[in-house]
Amino acid sequence: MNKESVDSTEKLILEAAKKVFIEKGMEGARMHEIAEEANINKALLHYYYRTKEKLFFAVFQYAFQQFLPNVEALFKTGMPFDQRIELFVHQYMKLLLKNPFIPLFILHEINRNPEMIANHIFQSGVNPRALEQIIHEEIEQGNIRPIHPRQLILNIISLCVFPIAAKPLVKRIIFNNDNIAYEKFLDDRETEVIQFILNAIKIK
Amino acid sequence: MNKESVDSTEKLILEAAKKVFIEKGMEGARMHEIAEEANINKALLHYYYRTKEKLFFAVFQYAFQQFLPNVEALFKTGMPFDQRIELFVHQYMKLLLKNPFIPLFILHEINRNPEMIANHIFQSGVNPRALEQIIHEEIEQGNIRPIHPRQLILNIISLCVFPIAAKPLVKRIIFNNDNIAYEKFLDDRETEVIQFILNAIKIK
DNA sequence: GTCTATATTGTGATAGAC
DNA sequence: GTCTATCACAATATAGAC
Repeated sequence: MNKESVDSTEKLILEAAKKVFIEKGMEGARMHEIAEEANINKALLHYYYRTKEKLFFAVFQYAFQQFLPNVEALFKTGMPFDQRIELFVHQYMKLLLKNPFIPLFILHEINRNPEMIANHIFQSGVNPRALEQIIHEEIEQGNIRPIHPRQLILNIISLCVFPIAAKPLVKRIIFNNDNIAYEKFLDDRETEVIQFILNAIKIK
Repeated sequence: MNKESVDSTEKLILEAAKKVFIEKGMEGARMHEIAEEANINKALLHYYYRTKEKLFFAVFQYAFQQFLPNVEALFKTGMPFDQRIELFVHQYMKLLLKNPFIPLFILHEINRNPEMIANHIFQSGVNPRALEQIIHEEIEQGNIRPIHPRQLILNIISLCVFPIAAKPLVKRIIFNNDNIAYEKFLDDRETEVIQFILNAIKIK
């Protein structure tokens, strides 16, 4: 009863398209490369998806969901704020590390085609307003230092996303392409980021 | 004696190429668009730069210098560590705000062509090792909390660069495309980022 | 140095046999 | 549904007149 009709040609194409588009972007990707990746004929791409644009859109839809943080952790009531932050950073960094090309892909395409965002945001379930409210309340109750909620949200996202998006640059400049040191760095980073954020907002 | 031969065709082409390449990337840019932007003929692009690749490389060289933070301020001795951080964030965010497309441009191209980095790093004057040493000493002297220097460096860069790179996304998701609120946010951000970092590393 | 015209190649897309 | 062959056009690049 596995719902994912694993070997269907359509699925095969989508998987190949994900790989190529996410790595090279809309303009950088070639239809023939996607066909090769899927081990099928070029014409089949058009049979199933008609145009490059439509195939790209299917990939974008998938990638965007992967990129948007799952904020569920932040709404778990009965949990201290510290732990909610911790859980969020943990979950989001795990997700990003599994899909390291996605952040850059999303940022690049959104820059190219800003209208594409709006269509996706609304169904995404992300609700910045509710998040801001939670942070606002924590400040009111004197649990954390005063900070503009939007700034805090963006700080957290920045600390999680940027190092992944800039991976090759960071690896080269800071680690001189030393893979072992770099992997160790990423392993440590989750804990370090959590500590950094908590230190920044904690009273006392 | 203005050294920049302001109206020379070569310079004109380079300026137009900067604008188009930095906004659209190597694959997204079109030679005819650059020619149009410079108000000259397409053939002239090749006369001066032979290939698209070579013209692109000239632009990349320029952009990379803009993207690399000027760390000079951090080495100004006799200044407390706090103020050095403050000065750096101030200078870097001002630079980024003046060139908002550059971060994404660099990240995208580096991902596409990692070898390009090495050629530029060495002449860039950036010296992560020296930076790490400074941070290490501050920790030794008990001036700031213990943190791995590389993590701190990347945290600072992340907080400065990511919001610029993700501008359209941030503006849409967090600010619902409210331009006034977004501009206000960016104005405030420099101070907020400095406070956030200092709170995170300060003892007590 | 600058232009027009053209060559050349790459790429998305379609026609039509099986 | 899948393939081969081919079209149509866009984009880089060059030739050659002025």
